[in-house]
Amino acid sequence: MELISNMGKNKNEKMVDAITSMEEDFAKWYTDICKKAELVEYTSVKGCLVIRPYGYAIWENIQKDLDARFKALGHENVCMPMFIPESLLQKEKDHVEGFAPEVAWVTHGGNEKLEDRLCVRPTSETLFCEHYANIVHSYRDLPKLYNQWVSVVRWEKTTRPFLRSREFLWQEGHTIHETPQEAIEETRRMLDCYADFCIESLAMPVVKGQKTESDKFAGAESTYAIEALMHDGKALQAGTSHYFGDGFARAFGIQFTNRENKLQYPHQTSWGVSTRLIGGIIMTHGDDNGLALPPAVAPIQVVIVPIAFHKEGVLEKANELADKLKAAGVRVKLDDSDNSPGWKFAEYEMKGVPVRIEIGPKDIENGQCVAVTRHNREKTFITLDTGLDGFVDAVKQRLQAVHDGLYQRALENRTNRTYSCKTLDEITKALEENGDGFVKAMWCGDEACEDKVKEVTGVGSRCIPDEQEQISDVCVCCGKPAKHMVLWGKAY
RNA sequence: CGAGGCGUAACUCAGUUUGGUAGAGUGCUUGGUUUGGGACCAAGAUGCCGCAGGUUCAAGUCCUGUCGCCUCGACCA
Repeated sequence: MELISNMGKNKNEKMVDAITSMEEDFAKWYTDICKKAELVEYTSVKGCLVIRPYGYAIWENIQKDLDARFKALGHENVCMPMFIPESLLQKEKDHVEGFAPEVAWVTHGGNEKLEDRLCVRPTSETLFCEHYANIVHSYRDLPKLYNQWVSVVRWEKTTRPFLRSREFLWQEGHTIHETPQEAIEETRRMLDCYADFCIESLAMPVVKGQKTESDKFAGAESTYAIEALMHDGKALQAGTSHYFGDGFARAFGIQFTNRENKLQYPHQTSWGVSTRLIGGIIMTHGDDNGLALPPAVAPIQVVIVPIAFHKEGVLEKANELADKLKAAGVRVKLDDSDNSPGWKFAEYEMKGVPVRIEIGPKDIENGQCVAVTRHNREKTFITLDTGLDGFVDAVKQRLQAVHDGLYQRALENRTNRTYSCKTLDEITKALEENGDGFVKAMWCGDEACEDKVKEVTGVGSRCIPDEQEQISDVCVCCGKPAKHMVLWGKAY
């Protein structure tokens, strides 16, 4: 690849002015991107946003990709109702305690007050359990590997686009198994599925691990999560997978006749990711020019900008290139609006389009076009003299380069912002000197120490990573023998 | 939910101190000239001054309430 030039960051003031810079105000930078890249629009209900076509297209691509992965693992899609009667929600004690503070209630049907008020689902364990109690009778009915793509409602006090909204889109998988081993395997399998998806499709590095007791899902025996580090050094839980043991089955009276002709409680799991992933993409890959989308989920993978297109068959050539890419399965847009080229460059950078192709009279004369990759704004030529199949290959190569570049940059950020610490003072110092990030430190397993670490240093436990390191032999807090290395961080 | 800040055109904001005809830039529409990093000229359109009460001859401006947004805490996918 021949390198032409690398645009300087401050070459054009207007462009820099378009959004608040990350350094100046990260939170504002984030909401600027959500609005200016036309991902969302606010409505009159707090925490309930319009996901606009460009934002929704990202979600559709996430959905399509994940859904295929789920189905390859044998899952089936279903759809549960959106209402849960209060009596049903209350069957599992921990579960209701965990969710009660943030559920929305339907109290009236028309003008009549409801005897048993209805909760708008904050998650659907109870509905799946009620259903499983009806349809599971024999070990021959197991396992059931169900998933649903729906929205849920949680009445959050503080809301932010994608990261925390009162209604959000997600998928929730709910499976039910004959044995604990099978259910535990399922829990881990889905965590791996999420991690693979984040890395392969979102170019987002994640840490797999287990949540501590205090951070478990309400009603779960154990909770696993993938944790990602955002550009500002804060942690984002990108997905979770729970093992329920037979706790829900006992609470909801789900029993089956096992192979020994005895009644037995089945073992369950649930797992989910949400539109929060879009927030993760923004804060992992975005920069001061706007959004930067991983090619796998970008609604537009390649934008073609014709230059001086009223001249000499420029538009014809641009159309030819677009058709060729389209035929090769690339999501491509040709922008022949009469905005200036500079305007288009800035616009599609704001929208995070991975690759831009420029084609003008000069290029046609030289039998080439210009390609620019979003993550580094590198300009290179692609020759058109050797046929358009070569052009398609060269574009695909650049899409791959964007994916790899985004992943490497995110990984570097995480590496630079991960600190190994042996004492509370070391944690405080590391955060002060280098900014927020992940802290690796040993823990004795005592909840009091977990609380104290957060109180003293500000970072909470994110997870107990699968990949353990022996930072020291003793707990970072109390000095007693350590049980685990914990990943700590400030959470979104 | 606690503390602080802000709501005026599609966007960014001035005007609020000291009540007296609703403003600017950008964007938008139309026509023309342009086009390799947010083009230029001309002519237009756009306002329940967040919402609801109150004080006043008169409220964007003063008072009360309420809703929304942002920041920092507590809680959370």
